[in-house]
Amino acid sequence: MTETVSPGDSPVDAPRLDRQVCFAMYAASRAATAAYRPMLDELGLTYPQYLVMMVLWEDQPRGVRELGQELGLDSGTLSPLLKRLESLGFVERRRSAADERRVEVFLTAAGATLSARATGIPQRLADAAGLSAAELDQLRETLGRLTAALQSGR
Amino acid sequence: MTETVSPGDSPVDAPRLDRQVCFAMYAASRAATAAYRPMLDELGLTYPQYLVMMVLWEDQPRGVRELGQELGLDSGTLSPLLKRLESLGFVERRRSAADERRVEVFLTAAGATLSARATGIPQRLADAAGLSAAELDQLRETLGRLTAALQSGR
DNA sequence: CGCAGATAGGTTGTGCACAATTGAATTGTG
DNA sequence: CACAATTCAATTGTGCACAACCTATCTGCG
Repeated sequence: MTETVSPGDSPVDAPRLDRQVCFAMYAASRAATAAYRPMLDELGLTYPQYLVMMVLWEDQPRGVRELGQELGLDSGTLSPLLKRLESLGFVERRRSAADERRVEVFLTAAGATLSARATGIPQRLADAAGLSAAELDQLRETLGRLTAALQSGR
Repeated sequence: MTETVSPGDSPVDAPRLDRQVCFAMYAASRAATAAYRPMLDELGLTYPQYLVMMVLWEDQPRGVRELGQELGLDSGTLSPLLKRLESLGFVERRRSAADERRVEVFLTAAGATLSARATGIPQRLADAAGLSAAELDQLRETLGRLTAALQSGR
């Protein structure tokens, strides 16, 4: 008895990779992260760490839960990530005195300074994207609706 | 000396999360994977495993390197993933006799059968996406150009 | 007050991603 | 033929994601 299937046969109705929006998003997202990498390396950050720093640059301190809501990440991802950011010297975590369950994440001076060095990154990436500003805008808007629709169905 | 920065200050030029296409892709990609999860759970596959199976459903056997080119993944990701697919009984890996460096990945009968059960998945996801077919088409096309542009600049 | 349920954050375990390295097999070139 | 360069897959190490579970703290209600 042959274990495997004879080569070359392609089931007619099998899902095809090249038609799938989801694979396009998966591939594009990884390509974008890869394009960020050399720039973020200079700052000593990974892409998810950069996202957390962006949230903090906008307003701080923030609780772990708040960060998670902004980014769609849970404590299982954020707790170790924040520890790494702390050991890098970019943030400090402190238990809230008012609510001992909360951990507030503060920027250090080094973490705040980093925002200046990050200023040009989005523009450099937009340039590498090869799309017009209008296309990027529309892409962002469409992806936002898509994300919302996918999340609502749960 | 205070370690942290006084709360509330927001550097003017810091990159802002809500304007970034890259975050929109990152979030949408994770949302799509999450939307797939309950359907793929029924098949016993993760999303990357499903991608590999789709490539094999189209044509098999395939070398590890070919799979990697289709999906943009390297052997560091694929080798353990393929071992898991093998221990699940969906594929079989064999050293090529003609070129002992190559490992060819074959579908087993169970792996081939799985494609029938996966038939409806893309449509179910498209329905959950809340976008028109035209919008999904355009999104896929735009993401394809974006991925190509980001990869070319390396 | 007392305590059930909710909430916040952390831990564990699995499975990607990806850089860097390794080792075996093959190819190209003299 | 010899052998350096290349190709292929696997391995190692780091860092996400995310489910499942855990503990401590807080809140509301009787």
